[in-house]
Amino acid sequence: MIQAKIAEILDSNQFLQEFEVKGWVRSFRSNRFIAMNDGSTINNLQCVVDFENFNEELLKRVTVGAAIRVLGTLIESEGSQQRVEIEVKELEILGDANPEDVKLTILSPKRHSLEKLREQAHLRVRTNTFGAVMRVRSKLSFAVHSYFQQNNFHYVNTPIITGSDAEGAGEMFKVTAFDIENPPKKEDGSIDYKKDFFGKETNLTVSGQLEAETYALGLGQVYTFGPTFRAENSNTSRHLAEFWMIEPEVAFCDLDGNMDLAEDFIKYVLKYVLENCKDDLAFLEQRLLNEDKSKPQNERSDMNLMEKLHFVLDNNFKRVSYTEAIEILKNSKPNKKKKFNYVIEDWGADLQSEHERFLVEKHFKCPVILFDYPANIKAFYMRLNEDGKTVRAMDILFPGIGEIVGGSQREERLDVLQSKMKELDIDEKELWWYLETRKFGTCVHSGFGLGFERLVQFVTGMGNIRDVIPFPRTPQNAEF
RNA sequence: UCCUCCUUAGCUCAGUUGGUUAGAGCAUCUGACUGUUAAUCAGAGGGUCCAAGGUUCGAGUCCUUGAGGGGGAGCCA
Repeated sequence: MIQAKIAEILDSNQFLQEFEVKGWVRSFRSNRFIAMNDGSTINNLQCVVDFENFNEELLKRVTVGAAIRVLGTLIESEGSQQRVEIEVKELEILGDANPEDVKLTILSPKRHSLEKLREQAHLRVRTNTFGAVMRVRSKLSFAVHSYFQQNNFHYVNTPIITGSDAEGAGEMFKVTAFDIENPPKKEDGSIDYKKDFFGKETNLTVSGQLEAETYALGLGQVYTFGPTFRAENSNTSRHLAEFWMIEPEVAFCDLDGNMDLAEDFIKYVLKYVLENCKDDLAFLEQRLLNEDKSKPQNERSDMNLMEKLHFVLDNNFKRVSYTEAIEILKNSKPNKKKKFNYVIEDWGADLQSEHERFLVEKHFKCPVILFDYPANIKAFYMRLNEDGKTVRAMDILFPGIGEIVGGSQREERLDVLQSKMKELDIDEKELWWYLETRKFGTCVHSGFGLGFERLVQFVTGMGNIRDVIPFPRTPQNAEF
């Protein structure tokens, strides 16, 4: 007898071998065929029960959602939809699932909307769609580590609780050990953070970048891959309050090297999942095709999921400077016909997502890297170009999900950095440690942040970011 | 936070100009059948029409407010 996962059994040629499998019932047809899934693969194992030889009361408990143990022999299947099946000798109910209760949940065997599945996030992983998405997510995350480890990057865990609030990447969640009903006050009535746990104001991290930079200037090449928190009240299909971000940081690397790295990295992980998640991706592709069928012709996608992934893999990302992009947009049809909500008139305008979408989906029809943005619309740490008005920033824009990467070459010149901080009223005392890296052996260095969930969205074709993370955290929602 | 759409059975949805007892498919239960693939056939049960207030002889339907959700925008990854 071999204890095995369904993924192994479905690939096995050990006919007449006895296997023991544990999993959950997906369906029980004709009082004879149990479709069992154990999460190891999207495919179910067909377990054939000769019902005359089993207790009727036992078979009645083989209901959708129940956990069971099966022991039987591997045989070739007579049915056309599976190569092999298990002829059941022993059947044990490990955990019942009452049908009357199951019908109130998304386990009931029928099509459910993604919104309904979201309301039952603790059960949705038992569906084909979420099983597939979460297996792909797992493989993608392994591929992230694999790429960096193979390329001599060191994995750094930057702090989740941070004392600096100068990163400027959005609203932050406060961290405190105070009784928030009654915090200690100073004489002037303001809250006395000196008495708090850390002796200062602290927040959940919005980016590990500044800390990662210090490590890059020692370990050479580093990356972070961890949770990130933004208290923005953004309610969209591509924002989460808690998400996972990948942030490589490389010493002696300029913006061109940074763009090369980002493109190479993305292509590597895409290639990895294409090779290692074939069944799940095939299912997700089919899912999208079915979804498309119910859409009007003009909203259907012109490429299926695999084609989309291969397209990104096989083509160079289009690298376009901000200045060139503005020219393209100024001369574009929607701009001239004032179809954009924000018409582009002058250099210096911040690009809205309608513009980004035009560049990616209409004009270039491929992933686009925009670089050399106006200094005044970007963060303080980005390196100033010789023209004095642009910085070495780059954003990678993907069809459907917009900005997937935001990065830059960092300002390594102490004096330039200091004057920029003064200009933006950022307290040098808060970031004394960051500035010291520019005093001791400073060097050209670059890095970027990649939103992991947006990557998973792109790979799986899921339209809503809440459906690519197990338990999404969004405004007004921290259930589970 | 803003704009917009939605909320009717467990799920997906229909419900006419405001008019008797609010319907369908699937799911569930009961029975039949049994090499099925969303099995099939017959029958049964299942409703706070999102909430509160209003207009009206009469509201699922019209009006006001609120809640929750979707899509879009802003912010960003």
